[in-house]
Amino acid sequence: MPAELPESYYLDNVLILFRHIETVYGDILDPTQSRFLQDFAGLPAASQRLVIRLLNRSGERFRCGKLEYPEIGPIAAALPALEQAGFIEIPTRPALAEVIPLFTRAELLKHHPQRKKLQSLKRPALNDQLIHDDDETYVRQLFAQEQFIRVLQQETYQIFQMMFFGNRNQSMTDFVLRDLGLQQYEPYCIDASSRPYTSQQEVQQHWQLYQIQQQLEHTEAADLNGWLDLFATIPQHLPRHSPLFGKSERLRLVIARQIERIGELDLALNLYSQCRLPPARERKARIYQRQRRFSTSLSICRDILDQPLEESETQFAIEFSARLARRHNLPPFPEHKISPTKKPQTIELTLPKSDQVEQAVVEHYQRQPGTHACYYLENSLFKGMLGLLLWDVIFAPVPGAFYHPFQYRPSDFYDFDFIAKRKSLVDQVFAQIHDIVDIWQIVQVRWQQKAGRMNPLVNWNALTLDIIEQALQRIDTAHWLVIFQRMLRDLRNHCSGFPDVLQLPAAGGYQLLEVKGPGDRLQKNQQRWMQFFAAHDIPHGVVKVCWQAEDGSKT
DNA sequence: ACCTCACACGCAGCA
DNA sequence: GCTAGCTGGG
DNA sequence: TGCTGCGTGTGACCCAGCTAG
Ligand SMILES: [Mn+2]
Ligand SMILES: [Mn+2]
Repeated sequence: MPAELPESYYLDNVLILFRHIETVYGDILDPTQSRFLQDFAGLPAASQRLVIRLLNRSGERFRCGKLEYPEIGPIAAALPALEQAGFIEIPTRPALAEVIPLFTRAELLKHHPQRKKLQSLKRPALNDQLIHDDDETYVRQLFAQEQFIRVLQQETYQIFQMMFFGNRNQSMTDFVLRDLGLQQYEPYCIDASSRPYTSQQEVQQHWQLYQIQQQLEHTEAADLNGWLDLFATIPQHLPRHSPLFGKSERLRLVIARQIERIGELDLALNLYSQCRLPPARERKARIYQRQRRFSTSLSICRDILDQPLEESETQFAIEFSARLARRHNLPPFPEHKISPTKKPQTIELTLPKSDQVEQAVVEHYQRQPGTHACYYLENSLFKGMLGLLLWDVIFAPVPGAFYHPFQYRPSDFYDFDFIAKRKSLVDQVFAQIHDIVDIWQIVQVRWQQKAGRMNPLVNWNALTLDIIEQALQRIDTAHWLVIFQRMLRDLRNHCSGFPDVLQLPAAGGYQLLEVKGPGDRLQKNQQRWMQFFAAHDIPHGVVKVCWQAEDGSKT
């Protein structure tokens, strides 16, 4: 039941955002930014509204006659102040290429002398043709009665939003979604002094990283120099644990990977050496193998095993080095002579074809008299339970964690030291938990208090209190706790890969089952959970599904 | 939804 | 006329 | 042949209206 918004909603929101920028960033605004805010404040209301309407849209050029906003009234009256203050430009004769796309096909063809001939062209070709022709009398006729405007300051407006949100993925829409009640945020405390950027340089660097990210998408796969040029523009020497560093590393890895695909292996090795984060070392080991430099490849694996950054790195180094040694008759690492990967127990089911293989398996078990209940939960169960238990830890007012009201998680949630920073709070929660009833007490209350509010671990649509209650009745306290501990060791990498299905046999107990359709296999993170379950006597297995042959036809 | 990210699927390359 | 895809809007 | 890696597709608020084809 969405709430109604006041007519002035978009201006209200922008004023909140601008005010926030002024208070939080007063010391680091550049002249363009300061002037924007100052000039905007001096505009009449209708002009403020219009320019925000325009800035919130995607293009920069508009036909005035096509603009209609009842809350603004006559557009023409709002324009002079905007032109005066440098928020719009009113070109006397706009470039054809810029404005032809603003017309519909019908409008373009209506008065064209050769409309019959142009009729067959597709829209992009029609644009090109008309721009190329640049027919004086046609254009004059087309532009008669038309006034064009170009909105300026788009970039500054976008930068303000980035400065407010700390990213470019959120926007003014987030205000609306919240106010409509479509998104509920936890009302955490925002430390008045905390902000995502501490200098104009950081702002510019983050902006630049987004620009590079965009350019990556427009770079031809085989354009070696294009990729290398972009790599060279990525800011270096960013602080090791800043968000900007992470983004810069990801861009470097993407480019290095592309160079690898192109086949410039030595170049790729060089680029990977400039990356600190996984999977840089894994990629290097693979490249050395391709180059048949087996001992170098093995020594990279050695490095990884000595100082792994993630469990996935360790898993890679163990399996890859063992394979390499076996295939090429080299001495394996002594500590990994015996392959530690035990395969989980697998059962096969032949089921009638359905859309979703997981759903088919759930329905199969639900039909079995030996099954009490069966749910397709994947990551939602354990993530959700942990998120509910640690609610107050996640939203604790740690300095710098929250800087605007639209965060569904603290800014440092995936940092390696997230838990360490909140250790005493985490310990307090787990100190209260001795058995299932303790978990139920906390979770059940939390569910009532917080239902629907966003939390990085809780997917409200996938769970019900009833499912949670049943899961708690079946899964041992020790199992819950040991799974939570593993998740907390690495929130980024250990909160996925859970088995698809929770099956509750009528006889008691439970099973975590990963469903595999034909041609699907356990992923790496799923394997790691299975190994972990085996080590901790947590009942688990794989269900391999074959589709039943359809009656009559089909293979 | 912040640093998109889960997951399944299907093809190709390799001992 | 119909519809898929996009944009704008709350 | 079986194993493995790699690349890709598909979700992500929801609706109305316009446009191209
Ligand atoms: Mn799954
Ligand atoms: Mn599965």
